[in-house]
Amino acid sequence: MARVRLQDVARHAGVSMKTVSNVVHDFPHVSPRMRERVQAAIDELGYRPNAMGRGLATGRTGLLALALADVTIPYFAELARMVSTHATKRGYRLLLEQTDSSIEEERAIVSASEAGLVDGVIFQPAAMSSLEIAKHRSDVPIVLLGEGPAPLGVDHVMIDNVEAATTVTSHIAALGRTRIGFLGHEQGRPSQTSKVRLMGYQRGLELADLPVDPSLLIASGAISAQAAAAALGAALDSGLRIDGLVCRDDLAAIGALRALAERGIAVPDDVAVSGWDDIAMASFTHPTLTTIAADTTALADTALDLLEERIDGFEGLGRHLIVPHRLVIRESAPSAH
Amino acid sequence: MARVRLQDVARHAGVSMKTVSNVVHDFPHVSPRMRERVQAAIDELGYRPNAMGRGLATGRTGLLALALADVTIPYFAELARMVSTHATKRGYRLLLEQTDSSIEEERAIVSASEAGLVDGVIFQPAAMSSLEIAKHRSDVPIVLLGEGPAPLGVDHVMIDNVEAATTVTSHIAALGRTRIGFLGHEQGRPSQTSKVRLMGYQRGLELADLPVDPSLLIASGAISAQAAAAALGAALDSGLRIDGLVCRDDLAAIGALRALAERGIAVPDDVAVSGWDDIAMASFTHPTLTTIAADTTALADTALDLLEERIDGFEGLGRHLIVPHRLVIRESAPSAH
DNA sequence: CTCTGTTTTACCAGCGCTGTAACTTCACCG
DNA sequence: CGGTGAAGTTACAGCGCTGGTAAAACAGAG
Repeated sequence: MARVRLQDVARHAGVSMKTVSNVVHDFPHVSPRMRERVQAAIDELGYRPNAMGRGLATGRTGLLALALADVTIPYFAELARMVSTHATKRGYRLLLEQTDSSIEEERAIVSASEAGLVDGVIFQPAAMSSLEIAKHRSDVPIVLLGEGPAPLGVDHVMIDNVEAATTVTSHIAALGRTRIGFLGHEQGRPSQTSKVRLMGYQRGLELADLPVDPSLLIASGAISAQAAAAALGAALDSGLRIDGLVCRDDLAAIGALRALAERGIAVPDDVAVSGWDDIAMASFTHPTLTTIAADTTALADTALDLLEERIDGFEGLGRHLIVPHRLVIRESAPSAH
Repeated sequence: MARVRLQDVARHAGVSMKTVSNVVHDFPHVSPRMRERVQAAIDELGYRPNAMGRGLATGRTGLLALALADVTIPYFAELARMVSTHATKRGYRLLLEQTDSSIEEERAIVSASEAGLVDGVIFQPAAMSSLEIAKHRSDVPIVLLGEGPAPLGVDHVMIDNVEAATTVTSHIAALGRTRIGFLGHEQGRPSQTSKVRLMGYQRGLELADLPVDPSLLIASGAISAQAAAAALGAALDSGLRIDGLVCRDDLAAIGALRALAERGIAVPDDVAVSGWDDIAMASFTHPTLTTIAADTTALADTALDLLEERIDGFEGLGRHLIVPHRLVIRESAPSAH
């Protein structure tokens, strides 16, 4: 089955290439009769426009890259789904790039070694500082997702992490808990995400007149239930006493539930636990998870809005947008009364 | 920052475009002095090769499409991660296409309306019959994943689902369970995946001299823990009695654990439960899940092997390959003695 | 039946890159 | 010291498509 070119269709229909192109793109000023004739030729020959050719000619590919750490992290999977769905709706297709939070991979994303492949990039950085992002960035339109303070020149969409963390910490404090831990930030240099959530946690404690005790901060080796369970387990076994626990994310919370259950500690009676992200599984843990839910639909949609404007030539300063979030109250940290 | 073209670099270095191209691609027969001079020009101008131009000229894009139902289904996320990682290792980048198991979307995948964008497609069909796939297929190299009998002309990689289902069913039967249910196949027309797993389930029952009782088959409205929990819950509430449960996938199993726990039914003492896929969460349910683990590394790698051969021009009949799987025994259905 | 104004179609020049083939240069050998 | 082949470099013709613009066709008015 030989490749059919626009040329072939044009010859077969006895018209010019441009006319065929016009028919393919539903351009105006094509008489119905002509359209019909050309369409017949297209169908007969099984013509499929070649994306590369079009891409070269128009300077656009209809491709967007989504760069994130790891799709198997449920929140990122849900984000990918959202972005993919919305991108498709807007006529774009999605290239998936996983960085594994490695700084080299992230640099590669930002300073795209190949031009012209994607029209734009949506990037959730984990390792790179905003300063470095600003420095390395190429001329491909880019929108940043996540919690870090984005560089001034770059668009950025996020939820208000500090406020959300404050809310959830206050919620647990309202249950009368006084020794509220934080679980799941990275060992060593915490990511920006962890930092802002820790800030909100601290603020929540202060609002409740609770002391901020560094010994209640439990770092985790990785973003996984396993690592979080191990970290919390070790802390508990070496004497940590808590009655509330704010987790960096739902995976950490799930790990926490496991570690607590294994030690016969009741949730929420002995320890109230909260997660973050409201992944699908959060409704199916035992007990179910109280968590922060970002409006990922708004997140994806907003990011695409900004990106499309950039693609369409907008050159202004970076826009920094906040999308809504809400506290989802479930069994692991129920309402106060 | 104006776009820098190969032409510009060539002029700047005082050489021909082709020489620059040779340097960019590390072609032999370029003198070190020349290489150095050209490289200097490249760095100085900040040249980035244009993927579209190259694509048009070579007929390749270095892009692969991965088409699956939904990345938020953990197994698919893990598959996507594997395929992405291995594809990257081979110099390809991955386009993510979600079909939501819709037959229209799947048709669109198979009969690619645009040519030249991707060099090949890895496709896990959920709705299309193999016959239809064979009929619709375009001339883009394609490799099928999953359980259905693939069309003869198309490459296909899978695990032996029937055997795996037999194994897990036998495992539960070996615990002395006699009323072993199956949970999680689609209502109405079951997918090919469900069909083959049901076949193995049935065969496992027969091997254990257990009757095959259609009332033990519990269909689910969707592939989610939620739907599975609802389905099993309803069945239990209307009198279903089981002491073993083979689930179509880990999500269904997780839903089952929830439904059983809510009714005070102990796992594995009252009901032994098995999942399928060994998603990360399977180690963190309560109790942890006995499950079937496909060798996804082998799956991804094999699929890419086949696809690359097709891309490189292989035209033979479809190869149908089996990759290993194993039974992972955890708390929800422990070993027999 | 001619002229003007509008709709419809055709032509041309690239978009940025690479493959082929031809050309130049150079080292080496008889 | 010319001849020979290998190494290094260049010129050129597209890959398939679209945008701008020129040309043709057509309709309506005089």
